[in-house]
Amino acid sequence: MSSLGSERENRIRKLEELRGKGIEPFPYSYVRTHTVAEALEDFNKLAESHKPIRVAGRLITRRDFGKAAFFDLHDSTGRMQLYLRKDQVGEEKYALLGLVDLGDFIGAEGELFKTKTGEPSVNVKDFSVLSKSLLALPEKFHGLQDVEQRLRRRHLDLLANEETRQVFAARARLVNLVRRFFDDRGFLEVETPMLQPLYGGAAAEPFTTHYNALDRDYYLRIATELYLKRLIVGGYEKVYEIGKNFRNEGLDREHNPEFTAFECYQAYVDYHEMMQLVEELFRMLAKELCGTTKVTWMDGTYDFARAWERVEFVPTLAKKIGSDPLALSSDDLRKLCNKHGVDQTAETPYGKMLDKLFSALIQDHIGGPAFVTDHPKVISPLAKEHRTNQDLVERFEPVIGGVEFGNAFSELNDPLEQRRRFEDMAARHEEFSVLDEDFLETLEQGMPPTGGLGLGIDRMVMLFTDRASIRDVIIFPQLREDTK
RNA sequence: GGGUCGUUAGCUCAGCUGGCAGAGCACCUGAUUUUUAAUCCGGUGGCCGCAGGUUCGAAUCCUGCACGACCCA
Repeated sequence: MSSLGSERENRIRKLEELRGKGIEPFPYSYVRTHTVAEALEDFNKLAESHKPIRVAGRLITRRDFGKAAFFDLHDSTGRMQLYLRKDQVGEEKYALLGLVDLGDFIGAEGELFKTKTGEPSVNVKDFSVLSKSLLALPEKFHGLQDVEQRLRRRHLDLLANEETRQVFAARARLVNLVRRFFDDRGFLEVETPMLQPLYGGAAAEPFTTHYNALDRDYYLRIATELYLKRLIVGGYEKVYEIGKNFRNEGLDREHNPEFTAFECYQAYVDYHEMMQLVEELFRMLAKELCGTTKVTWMDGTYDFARAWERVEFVPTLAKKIGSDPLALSSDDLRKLCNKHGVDQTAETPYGKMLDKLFSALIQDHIGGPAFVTDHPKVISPLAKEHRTNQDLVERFEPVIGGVEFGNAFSELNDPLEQRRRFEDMAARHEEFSVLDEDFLETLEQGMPPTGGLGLGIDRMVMLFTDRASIRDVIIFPQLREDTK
C-alpha cells in the first residue's frame, strides 16, 4: 500500500542512490564565483564574455520539460533561474536530476544568457548536489502562513517569506545605526554583567538561577543601570550598552521575557539633553530605515522631523481625574483604579497603582511622538528631584502610539538621598526593594551630574519595520510548550 | 485574568442543518527542448489538536484541556 513511501523516505532513497553512484550528497565545499546578486548585477558583461560562472543555493521551484528543465535557485542575495538541457549536460548527468529535489542545495556552473522571455539565467553545463534536503518546502505560492509555525520553526519562515528576512535585516541595520550614532558622539560601548548577585535598576521580577561554584542564587539582570553608573563614577563621561535584559513577566504583543535594551549615560548633562538625543536619534533612524521622517506604524503616522510633544505626568493626570493625584490616600487611589477598571489588589503598592492609572487614562491615548515628563518621586527612586518641585523628579519616557519606548532621568547622584529613597521604597513595599550596598558605596565616591537614557530596541524595530507584535522582531521569541 | 475566533494531508485551505475525509501545491508514474504559481494523463498520502460526553452514527453538537490569534481589563 505504501510502497511509494513518505516524502522523507523518498528523499532518503534518492540520497542512497546518489551514494550508490559514488556521488557524496553532503560534500565539504563548493567554489562559487558569484552570488546571485553579483551575477545579476554584472549580467550583461558576464553574458557577453561567455565565461562560465558558478553559483550555489537552494532549489525552490522546478519546471521539467523532458529533455530540458528550469529551476529557481535561491541564495541569501536573491533568486536566479537555472536552465538545463540534456544535450548540454549529457545523458548521465541529466539523469541525476531524478535524484534532485526541491529544497536541495545545488552548485551550478555555466554561462549567463537570457531566455526568450527575457529571464536572466544560467545555461548550466555542470552541477553538483551540495546538500540533500529530507523534508518538503512550505507551499511555494502562499509561503508559510500559520503564525505559530512561523515562530516555532523560524527557519521555514525565513526561507519561505522574504518579508521576514527583511525585518531582521532592518533590525541589524537599526542596531548598527544606534551604535554609530553614539560612537560618533564619543560614547564608549561596554558590557556589564548579565549574571548578578543582586538585581536592580528597574521595577521588575527577575529570573533566578543558581551559581554552583559559589552555592548561591544569582539573578539575570533586569536592567544595566546600576553598573553603568559605576562606570561614570569611575571616570568615563559617556558610556552605553546594548544587550539582553530579562524580566520574569507575561508574554504579550509588547513583552518578551528576554529583550534587547539600550542604555547610555552622559556626565554633566541633565534630562533635557537626553530628550534632544532621543529626538535626533529617532529622526536619523526614520530617515535611514524608512527614507522619510514620517513613519507609519500600525494605524498611525508619526513625524520625527518636529520636536516631540511634552506631556507632564502629574498635571495631565490631575486634569483627567479632577484632583491632585499626589494628594490621594491609598484608599482613594484604589477606588479610582476600580472606577477606571485598572487591575489591582489590596497588596498592590501605591506607586504601582499610580503608574497603572496613568498608563490606562493617559499614556495609552498618547499618539506622539511624545515625552511623558516629570514623574512623581514615589515611582522614580533613581531619578533626581525636580529642580522646581520636590514631589517630582526630572524624568521622561518616550511614548509613540501609546507604547512606552524607554525611560530617562537626570540621574540621582546624592548618595545619602539615594539611600533614603531605597529605604523608603522598601518601607512602602514597592517592587524596587533591593538595597544594593555596593552601588550606594560607589555613589558615595562621587558621581558627576549625569543624564541617563534607556530605550527598548525591540520596540524600536517594531516601529521602524511597522510590526504590531514584538514576536515579529525577535528572531526566536519565547513561546509556550508545543503540544501539537 | 475575562471574552471571541482558530487548530482538517508536509504546506495553503474547503468541508452547510450530524450520514463514506476533499481540493490546490508538494510527492510518486508517464508525456513534454524556453518555462517562471508551466501544462497534461494517472496515482500515494489523514490520530480531522488532545481527552471525555450526546447520538444508531461526530471533523461537524456539548464539556474540559493544550497551543495560537484578536479584543477587553
